[in-house]
Amino acid sequence: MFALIDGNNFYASCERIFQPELRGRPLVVLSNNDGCAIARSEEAKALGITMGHPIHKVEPRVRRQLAIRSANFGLYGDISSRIGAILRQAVPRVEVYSIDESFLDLAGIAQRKALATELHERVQRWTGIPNCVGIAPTKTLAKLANHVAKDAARKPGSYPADLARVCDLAELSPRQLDAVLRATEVGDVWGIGRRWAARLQSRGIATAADLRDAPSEDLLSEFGVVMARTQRELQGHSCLELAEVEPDRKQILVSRSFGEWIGDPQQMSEALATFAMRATEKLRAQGLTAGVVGIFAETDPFRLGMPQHNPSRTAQLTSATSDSRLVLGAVRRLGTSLMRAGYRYKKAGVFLADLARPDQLQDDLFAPARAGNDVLMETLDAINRRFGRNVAGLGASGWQRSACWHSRQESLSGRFTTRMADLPRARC
DNA sequence: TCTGGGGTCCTAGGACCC
DNA sequence: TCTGGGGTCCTAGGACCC
Repeated sequence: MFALIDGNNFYASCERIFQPELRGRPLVVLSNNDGCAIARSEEAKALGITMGHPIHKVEPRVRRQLAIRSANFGLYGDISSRIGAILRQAVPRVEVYSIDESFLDLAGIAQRKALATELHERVQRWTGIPNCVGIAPTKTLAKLANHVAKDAARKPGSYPADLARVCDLAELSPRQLDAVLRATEVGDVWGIGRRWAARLQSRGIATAADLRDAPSEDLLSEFGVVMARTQRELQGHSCLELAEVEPDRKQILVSRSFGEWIGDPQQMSEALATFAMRATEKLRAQGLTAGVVGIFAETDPFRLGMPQHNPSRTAQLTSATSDSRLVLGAVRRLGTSLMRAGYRYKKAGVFLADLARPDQLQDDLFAPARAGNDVLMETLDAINRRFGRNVAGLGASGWQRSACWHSRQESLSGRFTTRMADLPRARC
């Protein structure tokens, strides 16, 4: 038996913890570079702000009513880890699935609804994050149950009241479960995206119940094993296990849109160097090495009148490494002649691939399996952990705060829980 | 003026191996 | 006249997730 606990409007709710003036107001959190809405409070949803909506396309009349914040992932990540700690304290097996969702294994727990209700309240009380819990025999159904719990809480009357906030599908009679699945659009099922939803609908499969009851062989042959598995999960046969241990990353990507277009190779070089530094930091935090380094740049796809150019370069390293200096060297070599004269670029990124644990690397006849200075890198990371990110870096990277290619973040809130200077003050 | 930033898995087809 | 059967690896593209 699985439970899925999920923070409501997570980023918006995080912003409200330490900024009570945002409570009850239509609030929107923007993506990096202050581009699109990536979280909305209920009040903002009611104003018609949709997920991913470019904020500059919102009517000025509506926009004036909105409270806006730039994404503050440091804050959200910290709140998320606190919720993870609360959950792990209460149940033995937890899978942190994303920044705002965790699956719990409730197998063998007798009073599971009571436990789920207690956790629901505890997370709200201890972190300030409103949340919902869905319980069911499979992960896909637990996701669906979570959806029901949210809808039932948001629109009283749409579902029986005892499904609001904490919804246990396993408690329902077959007829009640059927009614829930018939009320769920097929596109709202976990694993069914926009494309598949359209293709399913054109075959007359419009609801979760339709998908559950569709002929399995047809689904398998027309959509493949992923769809077949989703159907099995809807039927109550668990195919997806709890993944307590996070598998190693296969790729690490650091990319950003720039606040301004960049035409100057020097600035591009600084931006790429900064992304390379961040990527190798992530690499070391995971305890991995990289065998392949890549870079890319993109012009502004929304400026159709401007000449477009989306170059990319990849290099295989002779020895795998997690040393920022070696990765940076590769990025600099790749970066020369990346840009075309006269073009202006809006976005760039660095990626690392062929990731491996150092002890899994194989020596090559002509080169050591691994290169770099671990002690130096550990020292660098330790300094930055202690004194703040980018306190120490390599001279070649443009890690100064003022660089013109930085993302726009005009409405950034404080790092209330991760930075001493930003600690909220209580007055009496 | 302004349009995010990460990831994963599956499949089909081609090249190649014995 | 006749032309196997079984694999692996890689890549590109398409789908999905938050």
